[in-house]
Amino acid sequence: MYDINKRSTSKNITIGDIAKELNLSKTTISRAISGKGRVSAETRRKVHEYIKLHNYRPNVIARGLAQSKTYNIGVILPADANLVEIPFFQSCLMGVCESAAGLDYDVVVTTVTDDDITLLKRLINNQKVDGVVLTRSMVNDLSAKYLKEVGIPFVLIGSSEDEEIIQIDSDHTTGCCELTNILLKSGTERIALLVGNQNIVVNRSRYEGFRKAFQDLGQYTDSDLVFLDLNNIVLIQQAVNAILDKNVECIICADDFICSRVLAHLEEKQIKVPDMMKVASFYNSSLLETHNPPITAIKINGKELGITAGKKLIGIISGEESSHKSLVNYEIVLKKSTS
Amino acid sequence: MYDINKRSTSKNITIGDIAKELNLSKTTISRAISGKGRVSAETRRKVHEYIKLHNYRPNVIARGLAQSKTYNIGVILPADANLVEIPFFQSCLMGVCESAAGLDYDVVVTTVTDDDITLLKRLINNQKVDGVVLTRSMVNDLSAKYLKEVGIPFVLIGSSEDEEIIQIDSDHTTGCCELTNILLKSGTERIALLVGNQNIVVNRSRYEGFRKAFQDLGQYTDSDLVFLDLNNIVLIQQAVNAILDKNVECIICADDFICSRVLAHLEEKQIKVPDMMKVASFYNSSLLETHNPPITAIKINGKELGITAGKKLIGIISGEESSHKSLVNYEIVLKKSTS
DNA sequence: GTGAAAGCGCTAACAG
DNA sequence: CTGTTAGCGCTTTCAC
Repeated sequence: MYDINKRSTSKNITIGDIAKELNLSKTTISRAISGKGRVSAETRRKVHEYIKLHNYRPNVIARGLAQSKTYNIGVILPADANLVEIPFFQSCLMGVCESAAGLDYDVVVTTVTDDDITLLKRLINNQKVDGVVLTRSMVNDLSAKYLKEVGIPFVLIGSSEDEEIIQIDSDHTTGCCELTNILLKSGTERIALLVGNQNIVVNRSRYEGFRKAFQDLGQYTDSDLVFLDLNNIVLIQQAVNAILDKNVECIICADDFICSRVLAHLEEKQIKVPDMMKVASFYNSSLLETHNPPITAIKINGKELGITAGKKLIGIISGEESSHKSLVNYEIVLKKSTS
Repeated sequence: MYDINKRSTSKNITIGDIAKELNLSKTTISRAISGKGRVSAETRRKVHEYIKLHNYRPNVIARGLAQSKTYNIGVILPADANLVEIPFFQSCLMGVCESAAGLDYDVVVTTVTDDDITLLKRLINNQKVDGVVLTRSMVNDLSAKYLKEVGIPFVLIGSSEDEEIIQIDSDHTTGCCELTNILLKSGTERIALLVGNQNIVVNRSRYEGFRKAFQDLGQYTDSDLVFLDLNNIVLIQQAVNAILDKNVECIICADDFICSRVLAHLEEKQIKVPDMMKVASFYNSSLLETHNPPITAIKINGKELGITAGKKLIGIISGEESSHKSLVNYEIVLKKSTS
């Protein structure tokens, strides 16, 4: 006998409905579902059967309100024009989504710039997330500072000197050191380095790795061959031009964006890679895969970083302890551009 | 006189707290905040003053529960490997984020593949969003079908034959037609077309535009010069090889991914662009901006599409009527690769 | 104009 | 093992 009067218009079924149908209390249903507390095997079976049959899905919002949780985590992407082009952040995002979905969390995204974190504040103020993944580390990071202040759990994909911050990163310094080292040992001596914004921590790390490679061999870096803060195309081109006068054998670019511009400029100047100039990059994205010849680069696994970050953050939210730093492997891929 | 005992640990202030402080009822506070219902100007002033002073932020979750709304919208990204590389989806996402934030909504992202929409179902079942933006249209689209079934508001960035679906798109057919037309009229007669997966609606539209350009001039497309379903690099290379035997003057690629592979392959074969072969693409992303010579392409504004989609969707959620199709302008950018 | 009370759907003491 | 009773913070009738 059906109760025709009730919600033929499929209003969502609730825990209360189940309780009524099964002649139990809401509490018992809740317990049977969550697994917390003792419920007889028989009751549990009945409840689960009913749930499956009627395709019941608990209302996450209501659960959230009762527990002061949202079961959402935020992913903060840099909104800077340049960076939208770099697929790295998209990979991170995909990674976080993947681990979050597995743990029954959802991912809310928003953007910040290096000097405007309004949207992050909005997200936090609206209490839409239980924690946050930062995908870029600035030397003086407003986002991290803010999140520490308000005391929201967060993890950083990247590195920071602040040991209180949970960090997930690949070891860019060592990576760059290794790559530079390989080049030096293979007889390439005059190597130039082109790096972007020095307010971005990872750019500093790369520079550091570069220097370290020389140090390890008891040499010094020629400061004439290091170009920092290359924030736009013009600066990159100027750097390349400067390099061409200096008998340089190889250009190392600190990211794919710089590298692609360098390659375009070299081609314009009819400088053949690798015959007249070797080129390597500190990333490895589709931007360069296309290229002919293929470009030697350090392969950073954005997705894996995202997965790890997501897992860690949700762990922390759930009250687990966490080491302050996790490393994700990188890979040095030697290609024709440096051979 | 402070109530020391209470929440020195800054538990979030609620509407009830304000009511108590101001000797009013929760109802009145609620009304003063939402603007719904009558409240004396004086009361409203006092409430707003208090809010500003104590930096009160309403709990969106609680409001949501009371209104059966989440103030979240979902953005569904394709998880296919190939496509992660295409910045288009990232731009869309950024666009949606921008318009959503402006309307006090947040954006939850998740992914689907063409034959697996589990994660979309999860998102809907968990009642985490009030509506959804689809960023890609398949010929037989599981996501759209599912969303129609469950009756959740959604919009599609892309096109569909189903007129019940709200669509936001650029007119790819006309765009491709125009581009092809320009080439034909400039004396380039033997043009080849390389297109990807024909289950993706936009690829069909492009193909159609290509054909239409010939028709408009009373010509036919040479079916020997049309290559469909180029889903991997090997197929693309085979297509290019086939083309090289056929006295072709220009290759049009239906997207930047295909185009970048074509360029790489041509370079390998020492075929100079544009001297020995002209090349054009139906997109314009960073993948090609780098290239030398610069590549003629149709510029699709992913961000604008995202912004429009977000606005539309939130409009619909708020009960507004909506036209079933909105167009966002594209732009044909002629560069050296076809000159 | 303002307020009391019920309720959104679920969880969490506290009893038995 | 199960039920009762309060909430979570806000909106929404329905009165006054």
